[in-house]
Amino acid sequence: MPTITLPDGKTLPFDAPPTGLDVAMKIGPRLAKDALAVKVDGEMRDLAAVIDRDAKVDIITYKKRDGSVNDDALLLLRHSAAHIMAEAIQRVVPNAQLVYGPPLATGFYYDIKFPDDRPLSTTDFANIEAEMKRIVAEDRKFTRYECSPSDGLNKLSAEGSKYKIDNAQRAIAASSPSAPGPQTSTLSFYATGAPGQAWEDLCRGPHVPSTGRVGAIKVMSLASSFWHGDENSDRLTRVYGTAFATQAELDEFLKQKEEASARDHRVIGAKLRLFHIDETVGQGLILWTPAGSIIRKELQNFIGDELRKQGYTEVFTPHIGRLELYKTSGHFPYYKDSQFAPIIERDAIEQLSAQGCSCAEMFNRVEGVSAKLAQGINERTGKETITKDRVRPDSELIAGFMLKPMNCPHHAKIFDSAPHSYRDMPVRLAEFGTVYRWEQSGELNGMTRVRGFTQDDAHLFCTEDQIPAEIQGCLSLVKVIFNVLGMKDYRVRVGLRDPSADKYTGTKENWDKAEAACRDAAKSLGVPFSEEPGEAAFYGPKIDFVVKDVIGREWQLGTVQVDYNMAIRFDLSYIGPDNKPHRPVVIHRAPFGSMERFCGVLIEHFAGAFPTWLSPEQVRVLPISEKTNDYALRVAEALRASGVRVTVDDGNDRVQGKIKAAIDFKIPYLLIVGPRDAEQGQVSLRIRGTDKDAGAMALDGFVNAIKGEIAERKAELTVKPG
RNA sequence: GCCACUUUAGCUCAGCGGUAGAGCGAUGCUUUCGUAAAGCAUAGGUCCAGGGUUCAAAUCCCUGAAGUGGCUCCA
Repeated sequence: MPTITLPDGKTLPFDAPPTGLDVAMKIGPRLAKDALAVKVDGEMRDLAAVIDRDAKVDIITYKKRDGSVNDDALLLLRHSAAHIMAEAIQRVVPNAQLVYGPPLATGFYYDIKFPDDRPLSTTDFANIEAEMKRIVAEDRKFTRYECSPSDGLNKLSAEGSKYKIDNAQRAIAASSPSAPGPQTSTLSFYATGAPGQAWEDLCRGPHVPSTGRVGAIKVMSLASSFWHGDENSDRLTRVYGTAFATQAELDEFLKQKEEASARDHRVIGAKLRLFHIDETVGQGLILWTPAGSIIRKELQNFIGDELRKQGYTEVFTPHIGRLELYKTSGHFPYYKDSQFAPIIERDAIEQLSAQGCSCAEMFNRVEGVSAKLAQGINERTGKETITKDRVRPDSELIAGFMLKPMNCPHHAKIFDSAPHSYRDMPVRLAEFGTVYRWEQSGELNGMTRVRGFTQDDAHLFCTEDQIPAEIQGCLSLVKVIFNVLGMKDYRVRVGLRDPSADKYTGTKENWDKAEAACRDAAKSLGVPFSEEPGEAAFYGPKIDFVVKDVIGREWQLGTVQVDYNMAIRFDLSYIGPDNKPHRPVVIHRAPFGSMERFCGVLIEHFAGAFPTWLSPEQVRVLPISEKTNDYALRVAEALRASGVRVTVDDGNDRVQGKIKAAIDFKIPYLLIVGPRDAEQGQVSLRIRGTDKDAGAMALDGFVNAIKGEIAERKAELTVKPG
């Protein structure tokens, strides 16, 4: 008879195989009442499941002993909530077909195929929620029953449920003798109530004991999804919801969500007038307003200072380049879907249209690659990188330009414009280079996903021996930047080759060396990092910095990539000590990623309350009344003379009103000046984040203190009286 | 690109077939004030664009644009 071992090592003997509930009962009635499920040898099972062997058993309750919510229990509860929602939806829309409904960290969803003439709309939410409440109030038991694969499939076929049949077939295939993992010879269904009489769903489980255990449940939003994530497959409606054991937790979750959205860079950006996106200018194109431009310029100065320390040289290149350039680099036409359309010379278009050239033909002649170029590339790489139908005689090709999707081709040409000796390697070319990419319209998001953006880009042309040191240099730069800005919630991802794919260029030896260099460099950072095979660029391994924002989304910012391919494509060389030409290796790196995305993430990081050195308005002087306006202007003049960004609020509001306005604008320092201050040549200080007068200090003292804080780019507000 | 929703004053939003509204902001006047909103007044609108239904459309219908949440994508 089974012996049950509890987490504390205690054992319980049973005369007959017990259910999870029996085990809980034996420990105590209170636990039995709270129990939601059991973990049998680490595997989640229903509370009603029979344990027919010796096992380690852990009773799962909603709250752990320390009072915190058990994540396993929350997922379980949400999975059950998904069933409740699905039943409610099928009651509201009878012909809705269920597909797949898993729990998530923030809730759950159910993918559902609605009849074409009856899509779900947000106006249905109230009805669905009313149904869900009813199901919860009825406190019906989740009842599991199993049947053989053939019976199960017959049953699903009878119901005409195409998607569930697919799920069942996948479950059967996954448990076939040849498949890995535990074998199951049956299909399981869960009824909310008595099988055959109540609503039911094909489901592996487990579930909470009854619907009443799901205390608070809410339909959140609608989205579309594709069956199996394949965009050519059926289009489904994904209904999102969330659930908690209590209404109070749900309310707290909704409140947090609201607070996070108040921190959204689009909201703060509009309120503080940091940037503007104008429909007439175009989607995904950022207009930097004066205030936002100050932040960007300060960041650029900051990184510029660091680059000078590291021996970079700055370059400037134009926003477009000839198609020929991008055919050489390989950007065009292979990535044309993520680029703006080529800019064709007017003469060429007119000439072609006069000849009656069709659009298709025109595209062909724009995208084609000259026979000469194709031959050259094949010769060097030994690989066929250009398909035959692209290769056309020069006379048929149409010349044109393209908005640059990357800065590297221009930088390669700068490197190539002068001879290089091994003595002047590495050559480090840096540029705040603006690039343009055609992002799908549904992907655009404020400043974080745009169609035109400025990378803090640089390309390091180095010898192979120099790679490790150069990668180290890049990483220390990223680290300096993140430290100064106090960004601590980030992770490092080392993207390596997928060992089974052969899409990569370069030799195995070079890849091994480059990957080792990336790995060693990442180790030296002292930050947790993950190695992700298959995440490398096709030309080399990379190190990415992924920062988490307040809403929990992750953004890839900085990146360092090792590239063996570009020097070959552009036939770059330097003269080595042996007086022979050698191939340089190129390191691409952008520690901010893009100024747009970085500023967007920074706005959320600081919730608009920037450190003084970044604040568009660093100080505002608030005269108590008109009587001290003149003194206020003199104070501002003294600050301005020291390079401090300062304004005077000389309106006829009371000082309370002026303070309110300044706090809303998140200005670091407020100087309140009245007759008392004017007489003694002092200012009364109010510091952002504190809710009272910080006291008075001499004007000179304030000027010197804030000058120091700005020059050192301090993350905190450090100026105080005394 | 796909699905759902949204678009009304500078901002946040109400109005949902019958004369275009509020709060904040802006401007002006009064007040001359010591640490999170003084009082009064004034200005401000192609109700996203185009078409349709109707005696009458911000409101109902169609098409398009832009935004939001997801899906797919991101060299």
